[in-house]
Amino acid sequence: MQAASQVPPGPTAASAARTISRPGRTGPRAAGGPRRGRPPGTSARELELISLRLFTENGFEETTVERIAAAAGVSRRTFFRYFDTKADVLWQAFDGEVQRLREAFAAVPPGVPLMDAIRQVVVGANRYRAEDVPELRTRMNLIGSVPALQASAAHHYDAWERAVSEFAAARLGQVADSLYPLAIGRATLAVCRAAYDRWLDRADADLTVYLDQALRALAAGFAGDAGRSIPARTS
Amino acid sequence: MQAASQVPPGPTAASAARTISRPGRTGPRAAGGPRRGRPPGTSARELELISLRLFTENGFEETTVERIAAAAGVSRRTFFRYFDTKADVLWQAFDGEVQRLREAFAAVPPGVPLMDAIRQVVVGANRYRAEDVPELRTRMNLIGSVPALQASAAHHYDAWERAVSEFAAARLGQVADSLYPLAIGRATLAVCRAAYDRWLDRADADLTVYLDQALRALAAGFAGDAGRSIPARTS
DNA sequence: ACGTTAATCGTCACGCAGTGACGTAATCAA
DNA sequence: TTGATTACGTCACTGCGTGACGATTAACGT
Repeated sequence: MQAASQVPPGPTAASAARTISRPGRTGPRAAGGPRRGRPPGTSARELELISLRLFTENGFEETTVERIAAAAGVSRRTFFRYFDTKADVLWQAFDGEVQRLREAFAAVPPGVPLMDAIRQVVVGANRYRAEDVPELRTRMNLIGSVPALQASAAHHYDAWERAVSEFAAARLGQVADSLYPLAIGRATLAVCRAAYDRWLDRADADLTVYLDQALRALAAGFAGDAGRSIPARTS
Repeated sequence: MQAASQVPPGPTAASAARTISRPGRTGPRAAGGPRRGRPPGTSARELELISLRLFTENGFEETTVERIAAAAGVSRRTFFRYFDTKADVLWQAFDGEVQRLREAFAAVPPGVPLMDAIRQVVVGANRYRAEDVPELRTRMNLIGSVPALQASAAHHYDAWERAVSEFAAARLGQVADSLYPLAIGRATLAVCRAAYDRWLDRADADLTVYLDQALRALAAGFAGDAGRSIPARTS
C-alpha cells in the first residue's frame, strides 16, 4: 500500500522515484529554453505570493479561488492550471525541498552511519537565508493552523518520506517499502514536524537546532536525558 | 501550534484532554437512557457498513453521499448530521481506539520504562478478534489507497498522537507540546502506520507482530540488526 | 385527554471547489 | 502568410458541505 498502489505496472520499487520525477508540475511552462506559443500571463510564484497575502489577511477558507485569480489578473480556471487544488499553492517550496533532499542523500559518503547521514542531510536542507525566514514562518503557520491545509499535507509528505525511505533502504539492502525503511522515513518526518511546531512557537529560534535535537533523540530511541542538553551546534 | 490553537483560553495543556472528550459526536444520540423526541431512523454503524460496501464495490470518489443516504433510507442531509464529511464515516473505529489508548496508558504501572510502556499499550490496543479482521483490512485498504481518505487522516491522527504525547509528557515531567513528547507521539504513530502498511500487503500476517517489531526498532533508534530477528512474541 | 418540550428528519436553497469541452489570443517556425 | 504550439477565458456541470425552516415522532407534565 502507498507506494505499491501508485506504481501500477512498475517492475519493483525502484521505479517509484520516477513517479516523483514530475518536479515542475507547477502549471504552464515552469521555465526552459526558447518558448513557443503564447507567453504565460502569470507565474506559480506570483500566485503563491498573492495567495499567501490573502490567506493571512482574510483566512484560508474565507479566500475564494475567484478572489485570488482576480488579484492576479487571471481567470479562476487558470489558477487550476497552475495548481491542482487551492491548498497546493502553499506547498511549492516543500515539494522543491524533496529534490534537494534526494541530491543531498546521493552525495553522502558511504562511511557515515545511517541515522547520522539522515540527520545531517535533513538539517542541511533546512538552512534558510535570513530573508527567506519570514515567508517560511507565514506559510508554516498557515499549514499548522488551518485544518484544510493539514489535510492536504499527507500527499506532499509522501514524497519527502519516500526520499528518506529509499536512502535507508539502499543502506539496509532492502526495498523501500520494507518495514524498516518505511518506518525510518515516516518517523524522520514525524520528529521534524515536531521540531517545526516548536520553532513556530518561539519567535527567535533557530530551526536547525530543533531539527538536530529531534533527530538525535530519534536516533537515540528517545532514551537520552529527555533533551535539554544540546551542545550549541553539532551537525 | 496544533494543541495551542485548538485550546483557545485553556489554562494549560491538561485541558486538551477535555477537548477530546467529545467521543460520540457520531450523530444524533449515540446511546443513553430513555430518549425524548423522535427516535433515529438509522445509526452511524449502519451508515458505516453501507458506505464500506459501496466504497469497495464502486470506489470512494464514484460513490456519492446521495447514494449512501438512499441505500440507508435517509436523506443526504441526514448523512451529514451523523458525519461531518464523507470521509469521516470510515474513521469511527479509529476514533474509538483513542479512548481505549488513553485508558490503557492510565493503567500502566509507574515502573515500566517509557518506550516499553508505549509499545505494550499500542500493541495491546491493536489485538482484534479474528472475526473483526476482515472489516479492518477492508477499511485500512481504502484509507491507504484513496487520496481523499489519506487527506482526512491528519485530523484523526491528531488525537491519537496527542494521547501518546500526553503520556510521554507526564513521564518526562514536561507539557505535551514540548519537543520530546510531541516527537515521541508522532514518531510512534509513524512507525505504526508503517507496520499497518506491511500488514496489509501480507494476507496472512499478524498485525501485532509488525507493530511490536516497528516499535522496538523505534525504541532502539533503528540501530538494531535491521530487523529480521523477532523472537516469536514478547509483549 | 391535551398541550408542551425535545429530538430527529426532509426539503429547499446556496456557496464554492474542481473538471471537461470548446473557442480564442499570442508567439514561433517555415 | 500559413501552420503549429502554448496559454488563456468562458461556459456548463457535478458534488460536497451548510444554513434555515417546517414537519414528524415520542416522552413528559398537568
